[in-house]
Amino acid sequence: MDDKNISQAVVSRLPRYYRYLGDLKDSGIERISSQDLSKLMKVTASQIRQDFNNFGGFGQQGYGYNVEYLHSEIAKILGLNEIHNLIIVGAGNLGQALANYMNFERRGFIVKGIFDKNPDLYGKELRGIAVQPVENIENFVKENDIDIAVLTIPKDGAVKTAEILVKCNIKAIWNFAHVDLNVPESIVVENVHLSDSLMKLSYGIVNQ
Amino acid sequence: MDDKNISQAVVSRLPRYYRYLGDLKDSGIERISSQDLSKLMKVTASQIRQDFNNFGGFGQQGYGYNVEYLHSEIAKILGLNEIHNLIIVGAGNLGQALANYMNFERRGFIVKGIFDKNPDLYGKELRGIAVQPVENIENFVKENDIDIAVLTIPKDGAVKTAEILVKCNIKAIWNFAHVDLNVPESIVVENVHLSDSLMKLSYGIVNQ
DNA sequence: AAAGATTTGACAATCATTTAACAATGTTGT
DNA sequence: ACAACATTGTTAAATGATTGTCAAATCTTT
Repeated sequence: MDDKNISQAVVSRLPRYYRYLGDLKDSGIERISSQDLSKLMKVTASQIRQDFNNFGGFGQQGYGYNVEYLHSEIAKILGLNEIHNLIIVGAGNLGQALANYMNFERRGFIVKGIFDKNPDLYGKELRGIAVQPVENIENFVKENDIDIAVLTIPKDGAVKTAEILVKCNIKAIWNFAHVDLNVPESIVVENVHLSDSLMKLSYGIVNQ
Repeated sequence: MDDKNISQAVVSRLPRYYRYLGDLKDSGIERISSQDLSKLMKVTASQIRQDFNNFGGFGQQGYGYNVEYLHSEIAKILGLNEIHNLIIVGAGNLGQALANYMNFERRGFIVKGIFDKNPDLYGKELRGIAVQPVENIENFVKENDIDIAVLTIPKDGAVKTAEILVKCNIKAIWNFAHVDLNVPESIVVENVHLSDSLMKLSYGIVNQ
């Protein structure tokens, strides 16, 4: 894409803008100023304008931003206009929950394969997709144009699986294991450390 | 607790320190210097020392940090030495997955109740706990010393449930719904917006 | 068509976080 | 017990992020 050095702070805010703009669009609102959006989202208007300007000017002086246009531009920035094929590695509780988490497919994230090391699960169908042995991952990824691997397995397995995924040129890993994966920089890793999140919550309780 | 103005950036790093120190402890390592830890964790030694010093000095010049002591001190800071009772609101895929996510209980987060609005689920047991109607939440929270509510329901329900939880003086909400909850500042809210996380991943793919 | 109101984009100023540097302090080996 | 070494805690400098300000552009009203 176009951008040079967009900070992680800015990128982290984009999905939230996207969500609010989607809601505004759904309620039939055509335009919004940074000031009105700032009241709604409880951030400064300055930050909103600054953020959007990282990607070029989407607004118009005296008018504000066109909700639908801005929404679709952010979608493009986030790559939501493209289809991404993914596999889920780990058909346990969390893997199953994510497989059934339908919204992903509506947004272009297509579950193509599900893998587990437990033979009892082989053949079991989740959303019409049969669970396969983890040994199949390498070939499957190579042959099915898979961009993303979702890791919902314990940490030892996650580290080993990540090594295999690197070999088959996966583009990104969505990592739910409680471990930091050590992969080349060219591979995108997004961690969802649920226990870290719960600890932060706990910190908040203890420290008012 | 003791602290004045610990920044959110510092707090976010504590669980990761806790995880690494736990691993070191498990492998029988007694002491570690900020420099060695910095190599392991791929952050600067300076940041490590700075972070720990927010909570008082846990190290010793010429020696480094005692792994077990530091681990337990961070546990205290994070409130992991206390028991927290919680309820899960929403017994769908994600709620069930979290209920079965046993590690929480090992760390003092005890699932006391599970609620859903779907009558088909009433009485169904997850980890020995029967699903109850959401109408019971208010009384249950008041009578069972519940600190934390885990919201794994769609956004409309989450907003309404949050209002009820505020009324019964819940301390914290772990929010998995794709919506920002509007609650008094005194209530801790930790959001896990999975779709936001996936969008960030998508951004990473598209923008190398 | 002109005047006044609105609102962006850009830049400057402020605030926060991270990194570097080093004196002070304790450790280790002899 | 001493000297050489290691490593923290702390302060200062550098970097990064957020907020405030205002000229320029556009819209809206009369």
